[in-house]
Amino acid sequence: MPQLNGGGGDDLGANDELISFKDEGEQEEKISENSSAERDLADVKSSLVNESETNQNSSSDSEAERRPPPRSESFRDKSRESLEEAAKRQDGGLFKGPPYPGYPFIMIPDLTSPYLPNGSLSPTARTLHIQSGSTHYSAYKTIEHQIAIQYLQMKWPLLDVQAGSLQSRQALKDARSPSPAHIVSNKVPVVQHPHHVHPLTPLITYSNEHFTPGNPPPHLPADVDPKTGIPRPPHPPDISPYYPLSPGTVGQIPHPLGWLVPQQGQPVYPITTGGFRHPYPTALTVNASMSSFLSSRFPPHMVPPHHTLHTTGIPHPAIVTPTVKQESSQSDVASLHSSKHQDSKKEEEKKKPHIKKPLNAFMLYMKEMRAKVVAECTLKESAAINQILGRRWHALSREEQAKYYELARKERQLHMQLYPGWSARDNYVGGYGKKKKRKRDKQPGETNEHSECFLNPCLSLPPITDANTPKKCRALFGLDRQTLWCKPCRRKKKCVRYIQGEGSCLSPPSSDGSLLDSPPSSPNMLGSPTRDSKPQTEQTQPLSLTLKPDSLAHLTMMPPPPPSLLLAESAHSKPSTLAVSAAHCQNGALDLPPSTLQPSAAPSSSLAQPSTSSLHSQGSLAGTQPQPLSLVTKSLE
DNA sequence: TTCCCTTTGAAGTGG
DNA sequence: CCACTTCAAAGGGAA
Repeated sequence: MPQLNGGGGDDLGANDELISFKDEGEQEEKISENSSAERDLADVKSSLVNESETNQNSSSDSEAERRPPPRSESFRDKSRESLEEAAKRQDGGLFKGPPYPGYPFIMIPDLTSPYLPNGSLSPTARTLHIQSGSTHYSAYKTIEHQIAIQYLQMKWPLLDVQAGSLQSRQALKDARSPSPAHIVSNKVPVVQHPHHVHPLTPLITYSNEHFTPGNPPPHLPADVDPKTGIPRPPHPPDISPYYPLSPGTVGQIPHPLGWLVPQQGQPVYPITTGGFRHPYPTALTVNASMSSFLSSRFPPHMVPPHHTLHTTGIPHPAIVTPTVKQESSQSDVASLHSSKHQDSKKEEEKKKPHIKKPLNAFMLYMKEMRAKVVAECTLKESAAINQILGRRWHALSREEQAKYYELARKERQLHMQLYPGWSARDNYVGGYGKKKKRKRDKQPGETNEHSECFLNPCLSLPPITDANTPKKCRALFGLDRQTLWCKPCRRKKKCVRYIQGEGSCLSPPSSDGSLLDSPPSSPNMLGSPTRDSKPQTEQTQPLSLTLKPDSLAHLTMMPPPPPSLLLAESAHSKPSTLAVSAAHCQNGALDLPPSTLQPSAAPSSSLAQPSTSSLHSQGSLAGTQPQPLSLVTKSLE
């Protein structure tokens, strides 16, 4: 079984990341900046890698088995320093201010709402976080915590880890697990409630969409702060989302990425007790934190009996019963009974839980940002949302993306360790006859990845267009113009137009002027708006920039879009799907790359401006300069 | 009920 | 090695 290669931990995804960044870099206009940025990124990564490797190396089996004593200060400090540096680089010094008092672990800048739905973080929510954070943080004690801090800091520069760590040490001395209920079987005091949201979840976006500040989910009743009456998050920020707990804390900790957070009262990834073909590697030689994490996240069937994940109610997200999202609609047990007449193969298949692929960087990003986009626009259709997200993704700075790449890398790493024998092939039905999903009829050129046929304020990102990637009718005309679609498209079949003309779809659009054959210069275009102005400052807190409140400020500072971006189509405005949605989009500038936003400006504006007011302002703003922003076009050569 | 759509990225498959 | 395919999430919509 794939073993954790001690030093190879970092190579998980390293390549792809590099490649990815390289690709991004190709879009950059300034090579020097690229190299610089890449260097920075490399530094960040290397520091992470070092951290990771160090963790793995340093955490011997023995150490992992017994609750690992706090790592040596030297290492911790050293690592932290590097991480801090990296964090500084990432945040551009935006959050150099003193940490929030009383909230040692997480600093939630006022403008960080990107992590919250609607981009707003109510004072209440903030309070909640802080309280929860401090409360739980007191329990922070083990090496995992240190690692967590380091990692979190790296991942989320917004987190004031440093201050937190310092305070945490103090806190550790005088504070322990807040309540017996929070204490888990292990030596490590784990403060968490199975149904609570990880305090970090608001920051770690994945669950943000389900986290409603000020409005604690109904399903989170139990753990309430006696003083405030505010429900406590399930588990302390101290626990690294990635390297959570000790072996005894099985299933107690919500996934850092929101994995384990029961969202909307329902576990995202229901688990099953079905057998998993890969027994839990009890002797898995992973670093302490990782081993802890493993046990904490491991599904019941993969951990010792007494560790019942169900007791906690927190399943591992990656494990899904056939019931969920699988063809099989029955639980493992049920499936066993029902499938008696089926061949052993199928039985076996059903028997084992479906372990999902780890999310890649973009998926993580999507999870985080989807709610926001949905909130910003009235769009509900995921396809449209995803298009927006795709653009936003491209508009992200490398630093921003790096965070997600790193998260994804960690995800893969964890996934690999959790499911040593798992392979993407397990879920892959393409080549082996098992047809789970119909093979997509997509043709090579059909992947209109960066298609830009929409004029959507929400899509006001620089076009990542590819003239050579024609779009299907759906993409070209949008849902509201289905009459223009070819029949197959209307039936959600293969686009005839596209097939016939190999991009023939282009013609119709052009007729209405919506078509933009953009110069493949997209890379430049992409880079220019976002990165031209200021590679560094702009990217400081991109996520926060997309907040509605900031949109105005953001817009005002937005440099004029490159001519190429300017669209002719706006005039015609044949609303495509997205375009239509754009109409509903409250904030046309939402998708603007954070590039131009001044770090200092963001926080104040975001806080000061009620989200509601933003609507009007946005509307007026839209009148002022919405078009260029919203337009993604291709210039006809 | 199931699949499609749509995005990017990771990983598997097959030539 | 390269091209292609599948699958991750998401949820509305269509078949």
